Amino acid sequence: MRIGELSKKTGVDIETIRYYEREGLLPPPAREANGYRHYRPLHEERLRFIRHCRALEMSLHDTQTLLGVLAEPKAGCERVDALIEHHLHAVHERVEQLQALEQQLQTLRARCDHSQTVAECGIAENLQAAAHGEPCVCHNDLQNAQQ
Amino acid sequence: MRIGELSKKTGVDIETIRYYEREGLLPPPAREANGYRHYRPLHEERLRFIRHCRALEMSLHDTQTLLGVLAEPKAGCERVDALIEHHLHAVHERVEQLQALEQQLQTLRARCDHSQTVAECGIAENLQAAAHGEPCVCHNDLQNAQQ
DNA sequence: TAAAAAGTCTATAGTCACTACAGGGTCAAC
DNA sequence: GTTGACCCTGTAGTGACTATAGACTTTTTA
Repeated sequence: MRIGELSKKTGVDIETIRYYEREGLLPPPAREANGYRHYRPLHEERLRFIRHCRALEMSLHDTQTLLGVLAEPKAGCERVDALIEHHLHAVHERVEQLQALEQQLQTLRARCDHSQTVAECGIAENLQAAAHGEPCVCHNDLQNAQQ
Repeated sequence: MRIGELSKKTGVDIETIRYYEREGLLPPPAREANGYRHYRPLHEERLRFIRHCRALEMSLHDTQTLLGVLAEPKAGCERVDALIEHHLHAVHERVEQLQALEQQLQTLRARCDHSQTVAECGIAENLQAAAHGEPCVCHNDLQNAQQ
């Protein structure tokens, strides 16, 4: 299987496949006489594994760690658990952070009644007030934390 | 005010302040005879504005757009509204995406009962099954979309 | 007064996970 | 023999910083 076929089969861009090889996530495949990469089913499986981890938004570093742990089936699975747990925790925190941000932006948006100049716009007013260190509707404590 | 003082006052790293100048977000300040940057209150205000936008997770590009629009107080505020609206929409979509991901990771995590080897671990099993194109507890349709 | 420490300067490279070239070689079909 | 599809390496770009290296200036301390 050449790189183009692997790319089509898995939906992974050719450049990305070569990138994973450079980064040490995909083992270097054998080469044909002309220098073309020759992939085996093992490579396809490994590539799918990587993409599955990426779909779960794990980093390539974590993905490589997982690949290393899974290569030792007799070892305990604490590291796998810990990695997933840690990732889940990070995702959860990010969700909460973004929900708060969404709330802030909704509050800010509500300040404009859509028939105004910039000078009268409640959004613009709030953003500029924040720059002066005054309280704003979105977050009145962040900007003055150091003062 | 020198760069160190501005940095302390605003809590923005010195390197970041210089970076904003290079990127055209902060106007180049005057220089002292020795070449040191000399900042005025205008710079501080502008820097706080930038950081406020960043705290709302706007891009520097959007921030610069906002700075440009706010510099014309007589113009209509449609562009301000549209920018905030667009950003809010993106944040909302990302929240939904991450919530789905959190659910998937929780399902995956539940597969391991914490007293096993890697070979017996439900998490490892699922990740490897996904690499084989088999259904997994987290997302059974993503990996085979191209097949 | 000298030396040490703290501050500032420019320029460059690193981060992450790709993505996009440039400039070349290879191969099959027409 | 030439077109077009495929492949190769190497390098540079993305965003928003962050972290050096190496040099200069200012301030503090002995």
